Amino acid sequence: MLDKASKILESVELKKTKIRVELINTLLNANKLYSAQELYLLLVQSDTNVNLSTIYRTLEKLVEHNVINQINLDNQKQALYEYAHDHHHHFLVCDTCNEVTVIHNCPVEGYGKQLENEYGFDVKSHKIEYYGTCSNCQK
Amino acid sequence: MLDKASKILESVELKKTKIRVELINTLLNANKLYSAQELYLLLVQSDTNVNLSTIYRTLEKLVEHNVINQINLDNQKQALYEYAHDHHHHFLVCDTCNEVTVIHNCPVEGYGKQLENEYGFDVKSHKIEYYGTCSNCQK
DNA sequence: AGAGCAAATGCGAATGATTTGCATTAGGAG
DNA sequence: CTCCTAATGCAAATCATTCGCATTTGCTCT
Repeated sequence: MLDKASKILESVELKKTKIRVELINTLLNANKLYSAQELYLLLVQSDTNVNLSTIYRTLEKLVEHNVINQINLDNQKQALYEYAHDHHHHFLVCDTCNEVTVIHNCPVEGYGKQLENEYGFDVKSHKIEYYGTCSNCQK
Repeated sequence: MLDKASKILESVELKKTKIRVELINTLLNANKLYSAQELYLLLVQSDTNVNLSTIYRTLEKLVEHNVINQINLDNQKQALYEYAHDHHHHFLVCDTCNEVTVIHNCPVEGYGKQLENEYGFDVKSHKIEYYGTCSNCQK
């Protein structure tokens, strides 16, 4: 029986390699957003020999196939990645510690339709980031 | 009597220089988001001798003092800048032509309070980006 | 199981955006 | 007008990301 990462790779017709499986598993089980660098270090530390450019190429492919999302926060210049869970969610970004928390409510359900009428803009997705101070940093 | 750019510089205690005035005026009157490169070219074309690194340094200072906002879209890697108008607004980003349209409604007024209660997160600002296809590119 | 081929990877160099160090210049307070 | 500090120019450095090319490895078809 195939594990989830293998199934995902199969479904998007990408070859199953150790690196891809590990990357997907890492993001699948993550509770935070990872940069390419961080993912690189994680794989290296778990004894998966890998090159940074391969990480980038793999992430690119996975984004292309909608397996993962790439996120650019206004805060930092490197891109962050997360598994493209099917539930909709948004982010709380702490200006102090830069930590990103994922929240699972969407306050703008249905608002896309309105934009479509008003601007003729065909909304495919949206992203909300709340900036401020997380509970830890308020102390 | 001082023009608006001069007043702004005065209020944030930055010296008034030709470059800063021009940058602020450009962003004040803009109806789009500009990258540092674009701003550089605009200034050079209007006969203001300036260096790219000065543009970056100036933008950084202005962001710091909340005169302008820096925006990173998931689409492109260079940062974009806009004047920090006091009215709240959000973006429609076209996946095809990359054009960014500013919209002036906010569908999540008051939602910050809810996040504060739920997550103890002190929301200072938020940003919404709608990604999709603009009316032009749908043709 | 083995051969063949395209896709995936490693490595190093290139690119593009942004930052920094340092010498020079120029606002603006007194 | 002088002086001091902040602002600027210039070149080099840095950081994230991409690319070219040679090598390796999945996977499909015997």
